[in-house]
Amino acid sequence: MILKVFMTNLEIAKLLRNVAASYTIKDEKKYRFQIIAYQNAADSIEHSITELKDLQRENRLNELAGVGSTIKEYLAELLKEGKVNHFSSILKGVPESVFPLLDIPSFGPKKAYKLILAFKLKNPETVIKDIENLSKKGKVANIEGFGEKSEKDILRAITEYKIGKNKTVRMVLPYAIEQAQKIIEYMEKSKDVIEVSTLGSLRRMVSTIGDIDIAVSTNNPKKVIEYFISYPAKERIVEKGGTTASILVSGGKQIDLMTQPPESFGSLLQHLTGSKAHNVHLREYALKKGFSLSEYGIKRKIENEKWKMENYSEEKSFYNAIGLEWIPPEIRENTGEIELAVSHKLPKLIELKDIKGDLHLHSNFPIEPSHDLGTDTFEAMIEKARELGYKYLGFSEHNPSVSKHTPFQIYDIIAKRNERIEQINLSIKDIRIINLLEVDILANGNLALNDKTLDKLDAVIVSIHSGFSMNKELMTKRILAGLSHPKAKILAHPTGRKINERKGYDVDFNKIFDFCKENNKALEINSFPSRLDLPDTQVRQAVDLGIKMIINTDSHTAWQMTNMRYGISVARRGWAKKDDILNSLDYNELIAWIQKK
DNA sequence: GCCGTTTTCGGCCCGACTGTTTTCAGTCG
Repeated sequence: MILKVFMTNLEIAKLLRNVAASYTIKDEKKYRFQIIAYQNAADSIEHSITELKDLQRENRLNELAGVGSTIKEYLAELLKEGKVNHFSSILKGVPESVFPLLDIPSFGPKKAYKLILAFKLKNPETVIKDIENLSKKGKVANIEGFGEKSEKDILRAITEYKIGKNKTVRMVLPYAIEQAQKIIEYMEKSKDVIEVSTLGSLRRMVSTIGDIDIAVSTNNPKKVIEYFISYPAKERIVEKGGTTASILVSGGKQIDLMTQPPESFGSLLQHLTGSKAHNVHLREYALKKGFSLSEYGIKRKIENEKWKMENYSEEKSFYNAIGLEWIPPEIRENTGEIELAVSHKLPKLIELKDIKGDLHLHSNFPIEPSHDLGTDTFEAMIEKARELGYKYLGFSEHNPSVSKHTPFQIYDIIAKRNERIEQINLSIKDIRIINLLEVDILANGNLALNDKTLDKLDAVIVSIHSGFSMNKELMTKRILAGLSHPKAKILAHPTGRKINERKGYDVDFNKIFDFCKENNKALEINSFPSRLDLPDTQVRQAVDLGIKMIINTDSHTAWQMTNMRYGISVARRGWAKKDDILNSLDYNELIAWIQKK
């Protein structure tokens, strides 16, 4: 039997990029649109949260946005046969040694091919090393189209690539926000800076960030750029022009700065916030209406093939000028928002101020838990809740360790905790405490506590904390079994992913969604920076299916309760409205939901 | 190769910056 090794999404995306690169090398003009199509397909597959082989098996390849029928057929062939004849014929004639170079920033197909050809480099295994050596010997500078400077740039690019400086470990959102805040505060100290904003994926609040993009409103871009490139944490200047500049800061992260005068600041924000797909779609739509969009403003087609430019200081008036309502940055991903903005039917997304409580909190109550205990008292967390303007809280420490206690001991601990919570509810009026617990779903699908103990609680949050590698069918059964307990109302961090650490467990979410919908169960949007789970794309599915969600912080200390805003951004990216989110309800409404069978 | 609010055919976003050039090619977002 032949063991079939399936390609991962990243490998497939790389293959498609190689196809695009081959087209570029062979005849960029002739294949211009094929190149775009293959690059779009590669992007789409890279961003897919499901492995292609799973999509294929489940007959869901059509869910890949931006991949058309032709490439989809090739992908099906690839997954079935392990190769695609059409791809092979495109790749034929382009030396394999070109492709490794494309992973190095500043190397594109043309440059790589030129060097390969000039030095007759055939070996893809050694090509990077070969070019490095040739650059060191000064041979590259002699090639037509290259010079001493570009030779130096090549050497540096290879060096940085080799030490993994630009290895794309993306920043988790809160880390990126922290970095951005520092540079924003620095920029605001310049008297030439009128206004500063984030741009790009950071402004869209994507859960992981590559580069930090910053917009500055100024009448003196030259001075602002000089000021920017003297940022104390700067390691080196990547580029510097009349209106934009880029620097690398410690940790190898790149910060890009774009400037416009205040009268065009809205245009700048608009031009550089959307995802590539959003931008392309919007600009194409506008073009058909006779508008050309850029960071300078809107060019309007007037008579005799002439254009008239209008600036926009506000982003809202920019959108309005082409007949759209303003689109919140979080949903500028080209997933239907442009069409709805045209018809002025965008949903009103949930906001931080809509949140009235947080139901996933770990205090330091000595519950002798199976997992980590919180570090702050009930009182400290209540005080924090007051600060945040909340009306209720749910304490939900992990259940007492099952292996270290008898069921009777566990009952006893819970009884003591109940007393404390009852006392608190008697002593304070402004905030109501809901008596919850985060209970493990054991490998067999049972909850970690018996019914007698569970009866002492208002409800429980259930979650997986062991046996992550279970197969899909078993894991799905396990979760549904746990959720089916009448006291189980919320599934915490439903996919179990940890950003940059581990993928989620293998679960059939269609079944989870159906079950929640039919049985009045809620899915958590966990705001913890490394979780952000449910992920935004699945929030969108849940919203479309009418499943209720709750945004919790999973705080283990009081200050972490401010992480709520990250959960909000995930919910907004998933198009969640106030009535999709349970902790926007008043206390009585929420209790009614909890008690509803 | 993709795609549909004037289209199933005929279009396809917009600009910055660098280095090697004297007007542009290549890369990037």
